[in-house]
This record gives sequence, structure tokens and C-alpha cells, in this order.
Amino acid sequence: MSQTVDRALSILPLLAEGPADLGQVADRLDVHKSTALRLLRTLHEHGLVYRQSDQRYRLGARLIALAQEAMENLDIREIAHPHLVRLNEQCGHTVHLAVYEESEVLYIDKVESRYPVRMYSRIGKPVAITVAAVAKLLLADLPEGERRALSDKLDYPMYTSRSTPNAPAFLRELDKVREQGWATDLGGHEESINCVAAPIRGADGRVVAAMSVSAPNVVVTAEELLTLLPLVRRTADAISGEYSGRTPVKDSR
Amino acid sequence: MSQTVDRALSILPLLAEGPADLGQVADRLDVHKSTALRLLRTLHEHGLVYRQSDQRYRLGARLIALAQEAMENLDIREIAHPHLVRLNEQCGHTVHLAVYEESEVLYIDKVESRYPVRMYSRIGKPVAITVAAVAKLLLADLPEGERRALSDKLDYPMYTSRSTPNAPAFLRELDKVREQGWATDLGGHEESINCVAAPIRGADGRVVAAMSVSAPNVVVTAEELLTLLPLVRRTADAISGEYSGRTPVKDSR
DNA sequence: CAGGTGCGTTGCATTAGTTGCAATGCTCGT
DNA sequence: ACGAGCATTGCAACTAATGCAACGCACCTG
Repeated sequence: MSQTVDRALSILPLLAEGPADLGQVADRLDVHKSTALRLLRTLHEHGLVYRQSDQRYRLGARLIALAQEAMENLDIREIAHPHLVRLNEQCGHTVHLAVYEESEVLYIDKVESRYPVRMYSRIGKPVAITVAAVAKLLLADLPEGERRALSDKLDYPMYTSRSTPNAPAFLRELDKVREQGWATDLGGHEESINCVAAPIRGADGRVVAAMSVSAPNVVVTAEELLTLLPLVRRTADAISGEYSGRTPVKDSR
Repeated sequence: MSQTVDRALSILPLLAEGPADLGQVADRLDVHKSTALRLLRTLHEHGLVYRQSDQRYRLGARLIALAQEAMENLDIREIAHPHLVRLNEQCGHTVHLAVYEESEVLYIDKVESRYPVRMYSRIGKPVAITVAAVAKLLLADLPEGERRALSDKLDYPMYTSRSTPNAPAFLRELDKVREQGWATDLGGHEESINCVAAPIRGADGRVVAAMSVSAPNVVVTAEELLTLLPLVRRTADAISGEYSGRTPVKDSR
């Protein structure tokens, strides 16, 4: 809606790929160098962009600080965290918490496995939306129209042979997940990693977040992992209860 | 430098304080509501701002994802992480990694204490710059002029009776730290928490990061913590070596 | 060491893009 | 059902962003 701001913000994902110099930024934005310079300067003043010693630009520190504050404003996270820790203490595996926002699902909290073999994932990283167990739960709860529209515009990368191959299969999976009230990902993202996930609901019953337990085959088989399902669901329900009991989406200050 | 972008970016820290509606944003920016609306819309399109169900705006998910990528581009972090984990395994206490950027010091990595009593801190949070041991190391290495200028414009909040009270005291402390090559914070931030820190240097000898071990009094006394100093310094030196050996600030793609 | 290339930077005239206003639409509370 | 409060839209006025061309500077190169 605002061209100038639009251009300036387009610089951020560009720099997320790696440092770039003025010329590169100008080219990618398709604007004159002087224009790019002014935009970069403004971003710099706000600390979103940093100029390293070789004069190239990269993302700045304040961005990290802002994201931090953004997460602290998510009250589900605050409420859920102790529950996640407890679950991790009980089963030892990696525990994730994820939310859906604007066509993306991303992890907002994580408790690391206590086993030596750990899976790769990072808080803030958008998850593989077509296969992750938490993603299925979050998308399954979307209103029909939105769900269809989203499933349509998604890509369905075949991470493994068990990845969800296309939109119809995905929608079927979502229906199943919605009905049973939990979800799994059995090697659909990485061949040797399985997950079980359960939804966290707000007072109105809508799914506000999802949590999962993940473990590699070498530690426990998929069957063994599934035996944790009741525990995961109980934890999720406990979080739901606490979340609904408190002020729902209230101001945090 | 660019008014429109400047205004748009000013919205982010504002929303970091908590959700706000259009009117509040317009007021704080001192612009007309329609202007604020357009700026918010642009931020929204880029996912930096999210509109929650009650129509108020808060920081968006992509901000978190961007910050994530920003951190992954910091190669000190990549290199240091395994060392931090190993140090944590050896001593059991909380280990922090911090960098200086644009008048701020912030934590970019953390390994949690294995003791039940943990200190509060979060990756991405700017640190108490006048008292934290890592901050002293990073600032001590700044060129004279910059150091004086910065020390001058800082606030010196008295978190505890042992906090650095003012600029002259701070500069003296920095001189001491620079000379001895390590730093401490003995209850200067929180009465019962002590830290020892050591600098990580690049190939040119400049301090590029600093790491620290922190523990509360109830777990170990300050004296006991100080016995860890050689270990902390050795770890920092190991990281320095690896960092200098590799491509210094090279492109990451 | 002179000349050249590639980059970032600056001042300025043009014009496109942003602004604030006023009017409209919408939602909620009474 | 009515009104208050907020978000939203279209539009004309004008400010502020744009691209150009020229300059400065550092680094190669012959």
C-alpha cells in the first residue's frame, strides 16, 4: 500500500539470505542506487540493518530484540512453557509448541531432547506445513474456505516417500486429524523422525496452538512414541484449561 | 532519512510494548489515522505486523522468522555453540554468548544451567550494559573516542548497591577489564548472581564477542565461581582460534 | 606513480507518492 | 433501533521520494 515502505521492507528478507552491498540491494529492488541507499540508511537508523566492516549490510541486532519482545507478548507461550518442560522431564524427547499465523506455522517454543541424538529445528523457523503434525492440527481447525484456499496455494515437497503428496491428500489428512483430535508425522519430513501432536484450544474451542513430541527412530519406534499420546493430550488439555481460565487475548501490560 | 519508512518502522517498537489499535498508533506517531492505517497495512503485507481478532495490531510472525535468520548468519554463534555446550557440561552453570552492535550488547546464545535455580535472561534481550561482565569486555575494546561517547550517553541504573554508579567509574572499570583480559559481575545486576566472562577475539585481535558463566550465590559462592575463570578463558580462546582460522566475516551463502 | 575502474555518496529538479480531510461504513453497546 | 466509536475509502493538495549526473574515494593495473 505504501511503495516506499514496501520497498524498504523488501530489503529485510533479501538480507536474511546473507549480507549484500548497496549495488546488489538496488538491483534486487529494481531502484536506483541512491534510493536504495536512503532506504538502507533509514533501516539502519532503526537498527534493523547493520553495516559490517566490509561496508556490506546485514540484518541488525534490534530485529532480534524485537522478535524477542514479540514472543514475550504471546501469552500461550508463557502459559505453556512450564508444561512443556514437565512433559520433557517425563518422556525425555524434544517438545515443540507451534502457532499458525498468516499462512505460516512456526515454532514458538522448544524444549530439547535429553537424548544425545537431537533433531534439527529452531524457534522461529517456519515449519514444513504440509507434513508436520502440529501444522496439521492448526490447519485442520481453519474455516473450510480458508483451508481449501491455503491447501491449494501450498507446495507439496516430497521430503520423503511418506510426505503428503498433494492438496486432496492433505485435505483428507486434515479431516482425519480434525476428527480424531490429534495428529502424527511418521517420517513425513525426515525419514527417521516421528512426531505425535495434540491441539491447545482457547475458551471458544478454537485451536490456538499445537504441541508435539518428536523422536528419531533410533531412540524409540513409532509405536513406542504413540504410547505417549495420552500424556501429550493430557498436557495439551492442561494448557488449554489454563489458557481459557485466564484472560484470553487480553492486554499484557 | 526517509520520512515514510521512518514512521513505519517506528511502529514496531511501539507494538513491541503490547498490542495497539489504529488510533493509538496514529496518536503515538502523530499522524492522521488514514496514514497510520496505510503504514500498518504495508507492515502487515510483509508479515511484520499481525492483526488479532479484536482488530488490534501486534508484532507478526515473520519478524520472529527474520530474527532467526539474522542469528543464523552470525558465524560466531555457529562456531561458538558447541564450545558453550561443552563448557556447560563441565561446570553445569548458565553460559551466555554476547555481541556488541550499535550501542547495544545482546545475548545471541545461551545454554541453560543444569541446576534447578536458573537465572532469567533471554536470547535477543539487550543486556544491562553498565554492569554485565560480557558488556564490559565488549565495550572495553571499543576505540577510545567511541567508548567515551558511549559511556557518556548511557544511563547508570542502580540495580543493586554494587552496580556501576556513573561514567567515570565505568570507564575505570573498562580500563581494568581491558588490562586483565577478563571481567566479572559480582551482584551488580541482581544481588545474588555472579558472572565471570572472557573475550572472544578475531584474527586481528579485536574483541568480536564475549562469553560468560553465571550462577546464583545459592549454588556457588563468588570465590568458587572465580575458580572457573581459567576454564572460561580457555574456552573463549578455543573459540577465538577457530573463528580466526576460518573465513573471518565471509559471505555465508 | 599515473590512469582507470568500481563502489558509495551528494545535490538537485522533476514528479510520483504520501498526506490529511471529510464522508462513509461498520460494529458494538444501550 | 439508535447512536457512539472506530476503521475505512476517495480525493485534491502538496510534500517528500525518485533518478540523474557529478563527485569522492579506494583499490587495481600497466
